[in-house]
Amino acid sequence: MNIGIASRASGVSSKMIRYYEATGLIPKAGRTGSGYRDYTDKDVHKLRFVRRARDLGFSVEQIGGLLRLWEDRTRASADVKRMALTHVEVLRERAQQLEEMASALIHLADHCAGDDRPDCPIIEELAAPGRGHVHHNHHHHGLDGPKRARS
Amino acid sequence: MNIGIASRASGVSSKMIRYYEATGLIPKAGRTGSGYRDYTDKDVHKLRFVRRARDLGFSVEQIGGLLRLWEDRTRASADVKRMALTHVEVLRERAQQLEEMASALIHLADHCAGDDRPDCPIIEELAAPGRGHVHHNHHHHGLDGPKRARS
DNA sequence: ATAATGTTTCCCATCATGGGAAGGTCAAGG
DNA sequence: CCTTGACCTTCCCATGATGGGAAACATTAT
Repeated sequence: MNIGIASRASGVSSKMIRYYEATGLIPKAGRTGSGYRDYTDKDVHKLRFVRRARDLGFSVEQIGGLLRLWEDRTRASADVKRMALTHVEVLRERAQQLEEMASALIHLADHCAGDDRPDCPIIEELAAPGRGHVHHNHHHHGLDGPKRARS
Repeated sequence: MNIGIASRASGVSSKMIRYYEATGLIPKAGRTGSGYRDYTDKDVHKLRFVRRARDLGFSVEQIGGLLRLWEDRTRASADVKRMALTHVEVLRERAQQLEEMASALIHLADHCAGDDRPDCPIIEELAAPGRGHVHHNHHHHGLDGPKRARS
């Protein structure tokens, strides 16, 4: 089966299939006499596995771990569960950071008239926090270091 | 004021200050006779503005817009508010996507014994969705195209 | 004078993904 | 048999925000 068919069957773009192969996530595909990559149903199955894990927010590196677990028939289900739950925590943390940003912005926007006058507490707060018109009881949650959250 | 001082005063790394200058987000800094960048308190003020907007999850490109709004004394506060609220929606969408991934994973993990036996519904579901031991009432929310959500 | 610290520019790496070029292959239809 | 079009190959480049590090120069402190 050519890469295009495997791509459509798995939902992984041809580009990404080649990338996964190049980075060692999946083994090198077989080749036809003329050099085309040749995929089996089993390969497609694995690609779909990768695809779904990506949809669940796992990094390619993590998926490498998941594939190893998948193929290791002797691993304990606890190993998989631990990995899943650790990832859940990371996802929830990132979601919460985004929510906090959204709340902070909503809070600012609540105090902005949103009319055609120029006075805007949102901008004022960005320019000089704590000196503007916005009452804020919320505290800043540790985004202060040079290393900052990826939005 | 040298770049290091401006960096510590604004919370923006020297690297990023140069990057913001190179990409045109902030104007080119003045230079001393020997070629060192030279910053004023006003420059630091602007850098802090950028820093806080980044903390609120705005992209550098969006911050360009915010800076223009900041410096335009005639703009309507509605313009700022609209931008803020649009961004809030994007943030909330991303947060929700992460939450959905987390829920899906939790759902799988709930059905995994997490002991030393190898049977694991999490892996099984990744390998062959809908054919495993997991009852799922949840539906898939349109992450099916080749273009996928950034985790 | 020398050592230490700061700054400059330049190149490279990240992570997952896509775009596009230049060239080879294959199948269908003339 | 030959053309056409769809497909495949590899290679390079770009994204966005950030950091690492080298080589060279400047400033400051000992």
